[in-house]
Amino acid sequence: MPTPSPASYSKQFPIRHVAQVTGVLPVTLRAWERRYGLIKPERTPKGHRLYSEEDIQTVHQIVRLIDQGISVGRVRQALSSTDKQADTTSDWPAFRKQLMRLLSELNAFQALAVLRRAGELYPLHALLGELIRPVLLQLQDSEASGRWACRSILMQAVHLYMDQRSAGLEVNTRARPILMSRCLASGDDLQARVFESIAREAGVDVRWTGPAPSPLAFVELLQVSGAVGGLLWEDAEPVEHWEAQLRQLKGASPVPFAVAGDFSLRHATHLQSMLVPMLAQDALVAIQTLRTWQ
Amino acid sequence: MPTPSPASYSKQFPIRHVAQVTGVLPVTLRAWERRYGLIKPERTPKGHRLYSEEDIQTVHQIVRLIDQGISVGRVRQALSSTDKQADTTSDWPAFRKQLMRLLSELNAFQALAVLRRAGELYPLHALLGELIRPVLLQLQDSEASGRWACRSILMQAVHLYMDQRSAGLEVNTRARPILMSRCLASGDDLQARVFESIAREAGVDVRWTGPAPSPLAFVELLQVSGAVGGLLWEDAEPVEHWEAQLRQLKGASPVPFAVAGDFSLRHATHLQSMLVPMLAQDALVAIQTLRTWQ
DNA sequence: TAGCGTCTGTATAGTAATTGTACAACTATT
DNA sequence: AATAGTTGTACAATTACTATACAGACGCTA
Repeated sequence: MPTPSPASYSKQFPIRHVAQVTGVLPVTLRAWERRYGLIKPERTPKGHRLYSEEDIQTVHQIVRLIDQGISVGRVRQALSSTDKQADTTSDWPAFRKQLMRLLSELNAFQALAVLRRAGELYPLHALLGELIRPVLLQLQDSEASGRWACRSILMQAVHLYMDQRSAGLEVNTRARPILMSRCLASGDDLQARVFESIAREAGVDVRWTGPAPSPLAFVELLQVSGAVGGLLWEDAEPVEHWEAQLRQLKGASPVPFAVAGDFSLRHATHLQSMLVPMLAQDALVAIQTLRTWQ
Repeated sequence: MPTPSPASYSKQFPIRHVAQVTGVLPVTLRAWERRYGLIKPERTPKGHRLYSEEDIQTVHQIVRLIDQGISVGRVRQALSSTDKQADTTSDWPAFRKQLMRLLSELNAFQALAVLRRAGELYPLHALLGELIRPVLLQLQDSEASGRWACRSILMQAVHLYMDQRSAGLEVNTRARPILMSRCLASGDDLQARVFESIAREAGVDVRWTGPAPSPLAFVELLQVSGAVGGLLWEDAEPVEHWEAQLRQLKGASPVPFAVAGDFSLRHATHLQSMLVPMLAQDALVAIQTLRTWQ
């Protein structure tokens, strides 16, 4: 049964807001309510709908189930089965705290459970922005002796979660995927892999190739594999000569390519002056660009 | 026998989704049902088919049998005896060849399927010795331009497979696990992670912490986390001063520890003369040693 | 080797269910 | 007054259903 946090009583939202947040049009929200009775928001005295935060989470769940291939009419049953597990906390600060604790205990499996719980309620890009990235930052600031291990455990858990999510996905093995890699030696693949998952769930066939030994090696791979595009995701600080390498890549790439990740955000102006294409910070917007390549 | 998650019983999918996932056209699915009665999905009140996740698994099996040359009409018997009967492609050379091909196509998901098929027939340590390690070696020798990507895809697939295997496992969150790490900067975690899985399946609570910044950091973590033992798994070539580092570790470790991996095999005599404990090459024997720590 | 039946995937046709959205008419909110 | 929300009906695009038909592949016989 729902155990609303105090905040969820105080905050109620009109249908417009729910539509904005979830991407489901108001018409459709009303239709779902009328036809399937999935969400029954409160009403103002005059009959206007007032959605609670829980209602919004439910809508997110519904969207996710539909993405998994379940038809709206059948969502009800699927929804009731996930309800049982929703007995624990459900807001981001609580998730973050819980996750941090489990990481410090080096408990990858329980950490995975937290990710899964959060992932049932919110979309993947929210998970990245509200849970994974903040906890990563918190770990960077932390002075605890084992924070390298915590970070590693988090990465394990995230990979586990991504893999399990994409396992239930409709796999249309397109012949010509978009390849994604990174060239800087330091840094990790975590955010890149999450982006890969988001893209796959959005129907864009992005494949992570692992770290490339050099930009040139990546270009070679683009040619050999017949990909429709290349994406360099860099989070680390750049090394020397990175401009020259990128210029080389820009000249040699047989297909459209772009740069993304924290690195590209930090050096946005510089990259732009080099006329190197960059992806937007927002995952969903970035995916729109990738879609044009396919 | 791994059972599906509780939620899966209530998830029901329309025929379109099944077609997408399995690659079998809806027409054909209906024909199979009508002619051979292989799968009998539920129906909505209005007659639309509702496939369970088990049904989808069955379709996958059928596709596999057809790929192996069994005609649809004969699939029925083959399905019932699928557990006892060995696969037609059940020899290691065939697995290796198939895996290499899929890796060169950067197809992590199909590569995962090969691992799963091999894993149904043979124990995990055989997979490591007969499939994963040989293919890794083959990739090292290969001169193909994209072999770094193949290697990375293989690692993805192996991790995916390990994760799925351990997902079906009983999670006994022992309070005092054995921590496993590596300190050499180069090298990868693949074999270490496979060993971790083998150990977990054997009931020993080994946890991979990710690469440690230094042996000392690992010792610190051993103390803080209250582990019962430490294991350094190194596959890469050693760097300078590694003897000094190991000696330091040996002096500072509050709990039993040992070294394992290709590195330890190459430098066995040297390590023995330093009185640094080493794990046997054979995974099952090594696990016997770990068991005494707990 | 030609001929014949069978197996099996797909094509077609006509009907029905599902589901997102559009519109009209009215009411609330700002 | 302008914007946004409500209900109910309606429409169009998918998607799915049944049933029949057909073509290529395969094996068997003469």
